[in-house]
Amino acid sequence: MNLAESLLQDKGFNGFSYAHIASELGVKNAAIHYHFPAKEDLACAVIQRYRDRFKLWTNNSRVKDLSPEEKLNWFFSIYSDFRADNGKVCLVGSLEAEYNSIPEQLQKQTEAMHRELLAWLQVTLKEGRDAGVINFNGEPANKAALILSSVQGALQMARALGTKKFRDVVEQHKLDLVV
Amino acid sequence: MNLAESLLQDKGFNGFSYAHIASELGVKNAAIHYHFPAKEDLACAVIQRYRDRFKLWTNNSRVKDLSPEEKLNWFFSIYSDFRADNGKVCLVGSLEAEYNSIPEQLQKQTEAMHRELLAWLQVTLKEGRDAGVINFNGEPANKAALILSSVQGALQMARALGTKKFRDVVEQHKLDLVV
DNA sequence: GTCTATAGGGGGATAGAC
DNA sequence: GTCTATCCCCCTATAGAC
Repeated sequence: MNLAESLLQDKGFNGFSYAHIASELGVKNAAIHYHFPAKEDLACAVIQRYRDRFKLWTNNSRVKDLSPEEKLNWFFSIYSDFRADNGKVCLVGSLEAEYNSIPEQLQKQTEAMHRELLAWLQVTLKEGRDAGVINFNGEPANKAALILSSVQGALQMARALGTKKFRDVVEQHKLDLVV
Repeated sequence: MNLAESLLQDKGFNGFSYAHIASELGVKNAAIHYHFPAKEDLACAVIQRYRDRFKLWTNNSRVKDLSPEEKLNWFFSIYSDFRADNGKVCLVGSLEAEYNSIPEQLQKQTEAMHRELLAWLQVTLKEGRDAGVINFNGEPANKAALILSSVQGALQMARALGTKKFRDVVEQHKLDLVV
């Protein structure tokens, strides 16, 4: 599942195969089919694990007790880490780019994951604005969608234009949120 | 090339085949190989055409003579049209999502296209701020990267979460740019 | 320029031995 | 649980007839 997650972020659902994972693990692909009968099952398990992990993190006191600004910095740092790790993109971006050619259950998992990320970001933005430490116009939900879509796109952009472009986007977001 | 462009936006480079185009045109795939020996040649030609088209549009008096705000609206409307057209995403987003598994020449075309889009947006933002009709902090280049990456991500997001989310992001951008 | 035919490879998935 | 072996499909690409 670690390898599958990594390959999803690197090559996308249609870009990796059981053979990639098998050779890396030193087993045969039939062994993987024993645990995950279909490729869809493997990908769905990866997404479900990611969703559980994000829920755990955000409910965890280590993140939950941070200030709104620190929470945002933590959020951005997740994506910076993706970028630093051989130019990976977020699972959401990878899966939605090929949304029209992935299995139905995987589409549903993708949607659920995306909604959960947005919901957390929206609440965090509202919390920060209510506390007077960050600033933006309009609905927290819309600003959350803007920021998440931008980070998602910026990870892809950085593949063609370099890591600096990704950092520039994050810095611009922080500038835009200044009180 | 029209079909190839459409399929690139719909399924990505690895998600479409000569057979898709051939059956749609009522010919055999060998006929396509006559015009575009390799799949890479076809995709590169599509990108080159798109670059030429964008250059033509932005140098054309119909766009060139618009006000900065109208130029931005025109820019956003391109992506709204993609969204309305069966949930297509932009070529940049599609190709960069699978950047690590596309041919080298196609990577280069993608990078060039992305730089040209960014350059135009950057100049337009600067023009608008200098004229006092739009407002943002920091460098025009960084704001341009933020907006383009966001629209790119928002088209993907809309596939899972619906068209309204895309419109919300565009409206939020306009709100963020208010003087 | 398009056709038929086919080479040659990869990928998803299963059967059955161990 | 993992192995070998294999099936079947789709894909890119080419050869040679028309």
